[in-house]
Amino acid sequence: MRKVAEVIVDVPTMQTDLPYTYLIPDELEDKILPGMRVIVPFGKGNRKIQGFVTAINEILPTEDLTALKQIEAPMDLVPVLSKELLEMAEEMRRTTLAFKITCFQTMLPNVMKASYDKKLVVRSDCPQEIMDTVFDGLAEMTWEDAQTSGKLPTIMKLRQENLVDVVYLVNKKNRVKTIKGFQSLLTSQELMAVKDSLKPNAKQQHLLIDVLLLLDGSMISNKEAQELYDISTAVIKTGQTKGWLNIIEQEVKRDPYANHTFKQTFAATLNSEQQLAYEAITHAVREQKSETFLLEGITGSGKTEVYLQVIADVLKENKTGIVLVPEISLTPQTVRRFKERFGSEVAVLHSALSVGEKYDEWRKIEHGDAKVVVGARSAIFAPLDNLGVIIIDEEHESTYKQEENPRYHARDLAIWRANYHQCPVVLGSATPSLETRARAQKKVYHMLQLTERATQASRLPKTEIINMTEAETFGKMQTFSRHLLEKIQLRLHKKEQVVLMLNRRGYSSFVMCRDCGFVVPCPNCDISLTLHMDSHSMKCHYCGHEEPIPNKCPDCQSNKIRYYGTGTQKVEEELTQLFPKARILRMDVDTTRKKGAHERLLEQFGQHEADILLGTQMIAKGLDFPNVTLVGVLNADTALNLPDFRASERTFQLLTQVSGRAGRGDKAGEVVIQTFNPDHYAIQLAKRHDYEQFFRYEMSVRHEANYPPYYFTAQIIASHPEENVVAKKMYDILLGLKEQLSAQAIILGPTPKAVMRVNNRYFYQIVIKYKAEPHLYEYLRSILENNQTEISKGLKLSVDTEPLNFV
DNA sequence: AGCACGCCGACT
DNA sequence: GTCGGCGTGCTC
Repeated sequence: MRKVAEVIVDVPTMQTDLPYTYLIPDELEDKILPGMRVIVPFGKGNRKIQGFVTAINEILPTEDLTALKQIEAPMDLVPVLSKELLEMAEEMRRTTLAFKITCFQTMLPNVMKASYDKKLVVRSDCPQEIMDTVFDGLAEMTWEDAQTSGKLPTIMKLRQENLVDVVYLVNKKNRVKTIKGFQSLLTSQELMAVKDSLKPNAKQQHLLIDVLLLLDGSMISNKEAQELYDISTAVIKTGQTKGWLNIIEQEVKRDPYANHTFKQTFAATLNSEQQLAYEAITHAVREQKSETFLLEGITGSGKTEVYLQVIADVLKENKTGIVLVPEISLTPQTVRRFKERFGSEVAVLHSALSVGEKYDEWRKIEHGDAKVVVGARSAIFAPLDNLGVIIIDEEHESTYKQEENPRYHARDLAIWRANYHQCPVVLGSATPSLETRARAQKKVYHMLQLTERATQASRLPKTEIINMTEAETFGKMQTFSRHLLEKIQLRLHKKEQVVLMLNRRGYSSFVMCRDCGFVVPCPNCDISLTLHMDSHSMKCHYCGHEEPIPNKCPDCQSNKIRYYGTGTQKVEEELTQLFPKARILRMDVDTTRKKGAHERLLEQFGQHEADILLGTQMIAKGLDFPNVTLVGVLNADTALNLPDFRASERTFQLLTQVSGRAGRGDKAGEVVIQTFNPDHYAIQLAKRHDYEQFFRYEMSVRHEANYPPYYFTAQIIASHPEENVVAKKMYDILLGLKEQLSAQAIILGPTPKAVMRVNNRYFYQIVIKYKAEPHLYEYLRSILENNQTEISKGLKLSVDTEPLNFV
């Protein structure tokens, strides 16, 4: 009875997206387990690649084993994927149509992804002269060196004569960080004796003995010995060979919060609504019910305190918990709230961590050293056992859906995991997504509401809408209404702070000729180039193309070429002119690109080192500054006009969120919204902070137009360098879909994407709206499978089930 | 992905 | 006549 392993190999293609069977060598028989990574030979050249073991089977002696290859070696001592995560990967593959290997890699820290190398090794029967001329007398050469030196063709010929071997290497990147240190092996008396026997000129050795005596048997790191006593590694080695000391290597875990101290906080008293929510959730924890809760609570209603107390309960039950937070609000303030309550039991998974730090946090969780995981989207894969609760804060945020393969939604996987562990999920938001809220309405989810502001600042800010079609404006592009300017002036005078938001989505500054109307286009994409003042260039936001700013119109040679539109840099300039004395902080993708820059800017603003914080959407999230008494939205409606049925929902959520930034302290807050659509319901209802009414109205709009949550959606996107090729392919796909889907399904398209040409490729899309199509996912998979030949010839085809972006 | 096999153009 | 171009097909 021999054992075989089912292995998913690291070859991300449709054709290889299936388990391959490998023989387990006798000596590894009980060492290979499901969930481990292994090195396997693959393909005709038997190149070595990484694979994941998904199952172990026994095989009858009568079965033919000759067709099977053997596992080369394990890459892990213990499985890196639990049975649960192996099953979850299958769910991900089914629902996102991604390759299984891509799902596995997404679930693990990046360092677990193998990198590959090749080298050329001289065989023993290779004549010496060849070794000398080609290999410079050495036994081997890296593939890279062979390529750069131009010797590769010669060597490949030698390979055909069987004089040289190609050896494939799989590199493990997940190295554990260690520190080297040493410890005395001798007693004090023995050390003294050694010291006496040393020659007086062996100064370093005398020093070493002195240090060993000083340490009195305890360990010191090499680094410390070097810094404190000036002891070199050379003399430590001497000490080792002479048998005085023992060199030890100790594993260290990188702790990204090592420099922070957290003082413990304790549970605050809950108000009656919070108490109700807390009891409902903890009841589900104790009863092991996999219920989904919607915790709907306005800004400042104390959702986080409910989370904290639920987690405290979960820990008391000896269970674990996951808290998902949007990447952008995973700030030190957020982390602190959890660390202060639960100390070292909290692990943080954050994209700003280095790959090594992420790996260490992962191991800490995997070893059971952390019981609570706070993190962004991918923290849903945290290797926790015995889950007691999963919390998703700001549930409506679109960052919970990954925009590349596998296009998973963390909310869906949270519900899947909760079902596996029989524990509750808590979805928290002030402005829940329509999907979630509708499910709560239908009692699929359990609704919990927090309507009171828990903190003393109880008033909602006063909100005004400025109709920009009539308002008296300032700035070249009518950026500021007189009304808003006066209010800013007042705050500056009172030494209070202002937050200004520029809604950049679907909008940016471009260069246009005043004489002929020429706009500088991207040579690769159907879009105009965006002006970047910092680099003094024009850039394409789709393909990255960059060129200098023209000083003459390239079309009519006129020098009346000016910029239009409102970028943050542009507004900043205008602000400096209007308020020369004000200190302005700009926060956008350009100023926050560097690691930690985001936090630094917020820190500065919090210390009142600036009067005005000017930024894009990113300033709307979670920042909490008591001295901010005015929030201005410069252009509320740019996202409103996008051809996306979620445009109103996003605008409402954004305005509600940014309004919540005003008046967090004891001073009253005010919000000014500038818009060209003052009567739009999303803007009017955001002004009144009326989520209820917005929900009802928007539901009727969605019902009318057959959109989610009344329908499910799927999107097929295809692209090709030649427009007629994509268009024809998409019409083929359309025909197949029509045949396959029920009469209830609605198919939109194929239509060219809003920006049809990107990077010299033409993009088309089909959107399917449906109520119940039990075989849709299988059919979509078959579309991908049946177009393999075209895909290898330059067609790109992708499917997004339940897409969030339609533009 | 990456390697081998296989069928057509410009060279010793 | 061959060397090598990269199209096509397969990988336990």
